[in-house]
This record gives sequence, C-alpha cells and structure tokens, in this order.
Amino acid sequence: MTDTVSGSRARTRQAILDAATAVFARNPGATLGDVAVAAGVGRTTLHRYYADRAELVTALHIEAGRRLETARLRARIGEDTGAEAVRRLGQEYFDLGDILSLLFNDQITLDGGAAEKDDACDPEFEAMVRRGYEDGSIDRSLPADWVQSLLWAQLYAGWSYLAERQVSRHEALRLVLHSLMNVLRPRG
Amino acid sequence: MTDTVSGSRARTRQAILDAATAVFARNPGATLGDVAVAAGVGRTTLHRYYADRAELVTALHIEAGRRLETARLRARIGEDTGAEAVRRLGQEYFDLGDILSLLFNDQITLDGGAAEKDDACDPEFEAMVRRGYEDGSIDRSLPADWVQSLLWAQLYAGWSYLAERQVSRHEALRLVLHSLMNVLRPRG
DNA sequence: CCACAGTGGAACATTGATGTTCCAAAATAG
DNA sequence: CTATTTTGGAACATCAATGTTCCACTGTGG
Repeated sequence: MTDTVSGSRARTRQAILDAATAVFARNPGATLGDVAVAAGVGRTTLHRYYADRAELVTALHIEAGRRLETARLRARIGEDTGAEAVRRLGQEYFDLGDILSLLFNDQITLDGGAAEKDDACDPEFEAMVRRGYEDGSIDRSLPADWVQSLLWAQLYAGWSYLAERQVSRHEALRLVLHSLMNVLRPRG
Repeated sequence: MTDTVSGSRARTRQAILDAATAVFARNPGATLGDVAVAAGVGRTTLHRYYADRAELVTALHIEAGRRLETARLRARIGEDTGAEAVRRLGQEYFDLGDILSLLFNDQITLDGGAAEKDDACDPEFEAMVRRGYEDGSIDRSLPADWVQSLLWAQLYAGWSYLAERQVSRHEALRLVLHSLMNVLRPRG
C-alpha cells in the first residue's frame, strides 16, 4: 500500500485511470460511481487508489500532459517545412483520442512543463510557425497562437465528426489534415 | 402569474434568461444560485419563473434556437457564391457570442425546426455547399457536413481565442472568416 | 494448507444543490 | 394613499454524490 508496485495494483490503477479518461471525455460531470463501473471495479477500490475526486482529476491531468508531451516529441516539430511539421503534430494529437476530448470538455490547462492549450503560444510551436512563414508553407497573416487555436479546433471538429457521423477514423483524420493544410496555405 | 405579461414580469424573465446564458456559457455546471446572483434576483424569484433547472434549460434551448434561426435567416445562405454565403453565415453566428459557447459546452441539440449542430446536415446548408462546388468557391473534397463541422469549430476557436488572448472582437472575427475562406478554397 | 494483499458490498455521516413554503418588505398600479 | 403585484430571505425537506469504515470473500504466493 505504500509505494511497492505489486503488479496487480499497478494494473488496477491504470484501469481506473483509463476508464476515467473515457468516461470524463464523454461526460465531464460523471459520477465516481460511473468511473468505477467503467473500470470494472468497486467504488471502494477506486477510493483506495484515489482518495479524492480531485486526486483522480489531478492524476488525469498529469497523464494527459505526459501523453501530449510524447505525442509532441514524436511529431518532431523542428523538422521539415512549417506546414509539414504542423501536419505531423495534428496527426500525433489526433491519435490521442479521448485525451483530446478531455482537454476540451474540461478546460484543462496543462500546467507542468508540457504543452499548453490555453496559455500564450510556446516558443517551439511559434518557431515552427515562423519557419513556415519563411519557407512559404504558412500564410503570414495567421499569428502563431491562432494557428494553435485552429489546430485544436479542427482536431475537435474531427472527433465530433467521427462521433456523430458514420465515418471511419481514417477518413476523419484525412479531412482534418487536409483542412489543416488548406487553412495554412498562403493565398496563391 | 397566469399568462398576462405585466411588463415587469417579462423583464425579469428575460434578465434571468440572459444571465443563465452568460453563466452557463462559462460554466455548464453552475448553480441556480449563481444564475440568480448574475441576474440580480433572488433564488426564490428564479424558481418562480422556472420551477425546474430542466425548465430553465429548456427555455435556454428554445431561446438559442430562435437566435440561431434568425441569424441564419439574416445570412441569406441561398444567395451569392457558396463560399460567400458561408462567410455571411459565419459572421452572423459569430455575433451570437455566448449562445455559441452554450452550444459547445452543453451538447445542445437544437431539436425544433431550427438549424442543428449535431444532426445530419440540413438541406439548405447542403444546397449552399453544393452551390459552392459548382461555382468553384468550395473545395469539392469537403463534404457538406464536414464544412458545417469546420464552421462550428472555427467559431469556437475564434471565441476561445478572444477569451484567452488580448485581441479585439473585430480581429478575432477577421481571423475566423479569413481562415474559413481559406479552408474552403479549392486547391489552385 | 495458510497468510495476506487486493477487492467489493453494505452501511453510514456529510455535504451541497435543489425545490418548496411562508412571510414581510418593496414596487407598482389604481 | 391603498390595493395588488412582485420580490427576497429564512427555514425546511429531499436527494444525490462523496468519502469513510468495517467486514467478508477471493486468489495468489509461500
């Protein structure tokens, strides 16, 4: 119960976290009981791992931050043309799935060293956009933080489109990336 | 108390409705007490006008539907090129302000005869997009319902951008419409 | 087989939102 | 000014979510 990871405990803990992600993504006001059911676990057990609702939410934030961070790293936003980098970032973020919905439904501000959705545009992202200005792949009339807003908005659009229409995940991603490239493209 | 609109009553009723719009737009889980305070009215009075929370929410839906409908009419989406019509629609919707946030935060499905955000694309909207295909102002690889998703997503982006950055409402609108036109424009 | 970590269910106290009732004060109409 | 409408506050009952405690059950490792 202290800090030894007994295998079973780690598995349960993760199951709860995953369930919480899925449940809260669909309904931010969901009950801890809902989460417990989704995790296939008793409410008592849930409280054993996360005493508070707040504690669970915090864990969720941390997890989301980690996932977002690794996705961002995978995208290697420092390479290629600006637009290409944005495209890769969009793709990686899209794959986060439920995590994205969390970031929207709750207005999670990722506090840690991770990427931020709300806060002022971070340097790396801004550098990527600026690079796009230079190499002619990104419309100069779009400020970097607006590009970031567009990225999030279109990811959101993609997922709600996926949820509401009968469309393959692949087709939704295609539309998102296509539209993302289109919106960045300088007027020709 | 029956059905006579005594002037005072109508005014109070509207104040509550407006307050509810503003409050729920920022926090869907807000208390009825919060709404009452925002309306400058006692909680008792609020219950006098809307017995239930559900009743208040219903009234909110109806109001939102009406506002959305008139905005849509003002946009005259049957005229001009497809892209121009989308632009006007975007402008009109943008002016709805808090109503928009409501449509996102809650997942209000506008049931009545009004425009729908979630449901399958409505005929008028689809006709507008199709017209855009024909007149060359809208990219043929964008399905009509995806265009609708994009419209909503970018409006959302505009408002969150407005809320989080220090940007004028006018500038936010400019970015939204610019990006909207950009994303629709066929590859040339 | 036994010890024990891990679990689930029942019961309970607590809390905050909700909805209701009642009454006195304030605003408005006549 | 007087009668009526409209309002706000206090008090109350209800309800659902929360968090806690306790105990019995299960499975696994020894």
